[in-house]
Amino acid sequence: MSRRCQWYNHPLDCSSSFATLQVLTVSQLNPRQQEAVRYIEGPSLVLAGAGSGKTSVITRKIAYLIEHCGIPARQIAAVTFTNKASREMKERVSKLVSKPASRGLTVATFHNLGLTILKEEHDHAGYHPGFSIFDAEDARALLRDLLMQDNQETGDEAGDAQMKISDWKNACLLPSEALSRASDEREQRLALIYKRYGEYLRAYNAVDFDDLIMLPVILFRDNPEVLIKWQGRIRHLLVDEYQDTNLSQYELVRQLVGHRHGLTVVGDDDQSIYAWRGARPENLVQLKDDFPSLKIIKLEQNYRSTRLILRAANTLIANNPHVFEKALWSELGTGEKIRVLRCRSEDSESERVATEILDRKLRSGLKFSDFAVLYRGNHQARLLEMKLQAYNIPYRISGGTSFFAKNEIKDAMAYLRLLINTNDDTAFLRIVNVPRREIGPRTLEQLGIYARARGIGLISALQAMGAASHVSERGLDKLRRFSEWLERTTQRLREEDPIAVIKQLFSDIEYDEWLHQNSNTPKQAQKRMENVWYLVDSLQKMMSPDPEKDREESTLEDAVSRLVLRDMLERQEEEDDDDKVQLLTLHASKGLEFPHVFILGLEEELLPHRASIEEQNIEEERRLMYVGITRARETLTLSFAAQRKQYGEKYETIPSRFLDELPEEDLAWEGMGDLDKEANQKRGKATLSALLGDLGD
DNA sequence: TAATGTAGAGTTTTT
DNA sequence: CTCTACATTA
Repeated sequence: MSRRCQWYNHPLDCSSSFATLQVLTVSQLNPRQQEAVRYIEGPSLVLAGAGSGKTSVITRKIAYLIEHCGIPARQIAAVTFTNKASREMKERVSKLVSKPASRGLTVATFHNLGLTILKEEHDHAGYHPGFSIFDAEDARALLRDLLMQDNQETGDEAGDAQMKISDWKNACLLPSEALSRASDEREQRLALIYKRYGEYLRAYNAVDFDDLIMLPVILFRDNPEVLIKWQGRIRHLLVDEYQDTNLSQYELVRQLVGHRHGLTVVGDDDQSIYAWRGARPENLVQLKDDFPSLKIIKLEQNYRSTRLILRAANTLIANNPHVFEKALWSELGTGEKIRVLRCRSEDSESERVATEILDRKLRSGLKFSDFAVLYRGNHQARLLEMKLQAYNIPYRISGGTSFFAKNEIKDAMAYLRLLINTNDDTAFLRIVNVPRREIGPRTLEQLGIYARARGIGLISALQAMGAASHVSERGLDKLRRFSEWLERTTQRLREEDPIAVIKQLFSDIEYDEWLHQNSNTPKQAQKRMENVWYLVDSLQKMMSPDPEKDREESTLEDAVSRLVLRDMLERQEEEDDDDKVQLLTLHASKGLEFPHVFILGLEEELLPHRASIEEQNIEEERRLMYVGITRARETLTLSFAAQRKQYGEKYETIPSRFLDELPEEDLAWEGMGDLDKEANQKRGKATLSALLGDLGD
């Protein structure tokens, strides 16, 4: 077994070696890591550079707490941001700690933890059991309706409103507080929308994603005795990727920890690339003030990359201001120089990368899956895709339309939500006419007016509505029929096997036929129906107990809400080890590693991106570049195009300033030799004129 | 209801 | 340029 193996993130590389390590939990770590694992006297912050084994520290600390400190697993909670990270963590813990000993351990995402709290304490928050969770699209649809209601104009602002409301919720501001802090007329208007949005959600017995964090925080604030109960339940809290927490998440952490010491957070300020969606890397610094006894431990030994790659990363990131100084070092070899490919056009850039991958694979006996191509924006993948296809190179693109974005899945989920929560009007509106029930917009409009006047849900409204209303006889009849069928199905759900009832539901509505009518090809229709059955299968799996995976029996309610949070158990993991070149955005690459990495488009306005230059937010772009560089284990290749087509027109580009920030002696430039100086001059001029422009204005 | 036309935009993404 | 969303038309 190679010594390096244990640090690799890929469970595939090392799964077999873990089983025997139980007793060795701490001893195989380096001194810094050991210190991080063993320190339990107070709150600690582990500043873990890229590739320094941070997941190992968390998982081994969990094992240490359980086996060495005798803390029951049920009193330990580890929190991550993504389901993927939490799945991986669970897997790795299970290899360190025996099943009975790890029983009751909580490893969850922030949102899942919030959901657990909210489910148990729903009455303190004014919610009923079985509440729905609105995803971003549901929330936007509701906001669009609200905006159109009083504005009688378009709901164009829905996206803006959603972002603003999300900001407010992330800061734990209630509508009234948002209103009193509103600085201009527009914010006031949005704050009023926020208020009504909240009222509607409550009427629907629904929460949105942000509520899953904010509502527990408010609930704990208002009910100290409930907080004490949860503090008693979680005695040690571990937080992964701490630099990605937003204000409300930090608040939740602070509440749960209270005045006690059981807190371990792991993070890297240099890998904070999500500030644009509310993450506050300042939370790392704040921690020192909030917990004066905070112990700070730095992990600087990198087990992933060659020295030259790390030197490039360190040199680049040194251009950012730092509160915590940190320099990665490595015992792995020096490695090859970092190559910089100068290309004539974006077309030749893709061409070059494709041929290069093919050439290197054949020459060095590598696999396609040893290569990854990273870029700033998704559109950059398109050209590359064509080239890869032309050379018959298999590839995998991250971030295609997700399973849950598919229409058939949204429909199916809406049916499920409606079964659990009749007040979920958004779900009702989505499927009331899917498949066709000849219930038109006019009928629904009238029903909506009736319901709104009385402040009740649409289904309640239609049950209460008499013939005297403005709804046509015909429309009312159709609606009634639908609601009665729904009522019957809900009833049966309580008496029979839920999965059987759900299967029956889809055959009742003849969903298969509907899909065939509304798909382009029979093949596609079949595929879509299979997706629905896959969903039902997942539900079934999630509901049935599995002692292997420490999973207890759960209700349909529970399973559906976890599904909305995309917390599907195992999904398409087998496909991952296919031998394919990986194409991903720099953002999506965080947390991953590859032997050979290409980063495309090192040009001003692209990387750093134009919007970031305008907002003067170069530092986050630099961190993005840093994340990209530190993904590489053995070789790193950067490229840029001298000319790029943008919106149909050709533009001369300027090489990225980040190229200047790398150690010159470690770079090997290739291609278009004489354009070298020209490009540099161009960049010099541009920077100069930008400077002059600033002064001039 | 489906099909065609046209205006407008055009980072990063998870839950 | 290319894709999306919405509106107008048959």
